[in-house]
Amino acid sequence: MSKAERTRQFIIEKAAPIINRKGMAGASLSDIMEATGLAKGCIYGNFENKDEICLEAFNYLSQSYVKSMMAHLQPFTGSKAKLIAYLDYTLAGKHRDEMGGCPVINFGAESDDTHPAVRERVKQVIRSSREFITSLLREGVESGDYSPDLNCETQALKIYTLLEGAVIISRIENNREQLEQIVNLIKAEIETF
Amino acid sequence: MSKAERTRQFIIEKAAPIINRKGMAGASLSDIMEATGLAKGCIYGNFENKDEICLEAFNYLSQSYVKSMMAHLQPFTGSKAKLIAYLDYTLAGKHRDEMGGCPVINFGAESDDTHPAVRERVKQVIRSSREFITSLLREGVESGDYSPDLNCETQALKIYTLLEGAVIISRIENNREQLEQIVNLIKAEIETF
DNA sequence: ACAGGAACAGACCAATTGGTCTAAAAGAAA
DNA sequence: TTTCTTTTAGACCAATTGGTCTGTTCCTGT
Repeated sequence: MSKAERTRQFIIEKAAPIINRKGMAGASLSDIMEATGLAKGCIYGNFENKDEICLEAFNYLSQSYVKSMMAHLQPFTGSKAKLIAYLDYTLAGKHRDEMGGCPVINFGAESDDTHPAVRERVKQVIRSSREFITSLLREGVESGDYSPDLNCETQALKIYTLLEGAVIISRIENNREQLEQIVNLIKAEIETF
Repeated sequence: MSKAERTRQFIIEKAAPIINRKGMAGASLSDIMEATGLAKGCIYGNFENKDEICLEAFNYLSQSYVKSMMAHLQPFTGSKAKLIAYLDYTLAGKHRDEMGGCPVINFGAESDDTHPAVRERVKQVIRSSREFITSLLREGVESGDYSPDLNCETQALKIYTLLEGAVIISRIENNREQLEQIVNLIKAEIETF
């Protein structure tokens, strides 16, 4: 890893939570300079423009989320246990709290009319999240945990939708209760699969 | 309605869709001047500052949404028919499309860390939406449409969460299909109530 | 019709924005 | 250690930002 690569990564990691919190338009270069302690010339030596930093910030946030989620899921065996662990990790929201909220929601809501490249990446992240849940359900069907009639894609969409919806509501209400209730509902529903 | 009041309202109505699309930080005063055709002095003669315009824009968006929703629901009789009509109106998303997306999501995602007054209003709108669905369910229980055991608050939260979640996903994916699927799931679930 | 007040236009302002450029500093290769 | 390239600092830039202020225009009540 060259010096430049390390600096680039450093900037992304420092900038990401700020951009996630303040938004792409709301976070200024001064904010990023302050957070990194670097001068403007250095930042522009490593990025084309602010938009590129925003895009990379979203990539970093989503990738690091997946990484920490996978690390959390790793000890659990069996697709059903993994799915429950997935729900519990979402409920705990440690990564989210550290990073200033769910990046899919924050970047998704802002990018849809203004930043097509970011929007495209958000889309991909939603897709792969849904696919991951789908694959967990499918495994569960194979292993006999769930009925063979289970419509895995549809139920995965439902679970993901409930989680995203509950995450926004809980964040705006500044109250974990709603997310807790929804996670409990999902858990109960899984038992009927 | 005085001249000033009319102008104030005019500014709000023209600015709201822009702020909803570009975000509070992303929409500039020049944008608002262009959309209204008014000069800066006029705008600042009617508002304290940009933040006030943003707050009023959210109020306008949410109130006009409620109004058009109620107008749509009016012809239907019976709480169950009204609930289905509520879902269908959400699915159609006419108001949302005209205004540049769901204001609860757009303003909610942006305000949570930066605009406490807006956030508070978004919170209230979420509350009253949930309460409205709850009351429809409760009416349905009274009239015998649903089982007396139905947990109206919880199911209302679930329905609202699914709708908000599906609205974001469909908007980012730029595809009505996900929202359609979710609305169908909700409709099917109502039948089991 | 007119007087007085409300509403508006737009010049003006300081501060900040994203972005460039050059010279100095730091790293890497020899 | 010296050379040469890469990386960084920060002065600089034009454009734009949110916001103020004054003079003009437009209403409205008499």
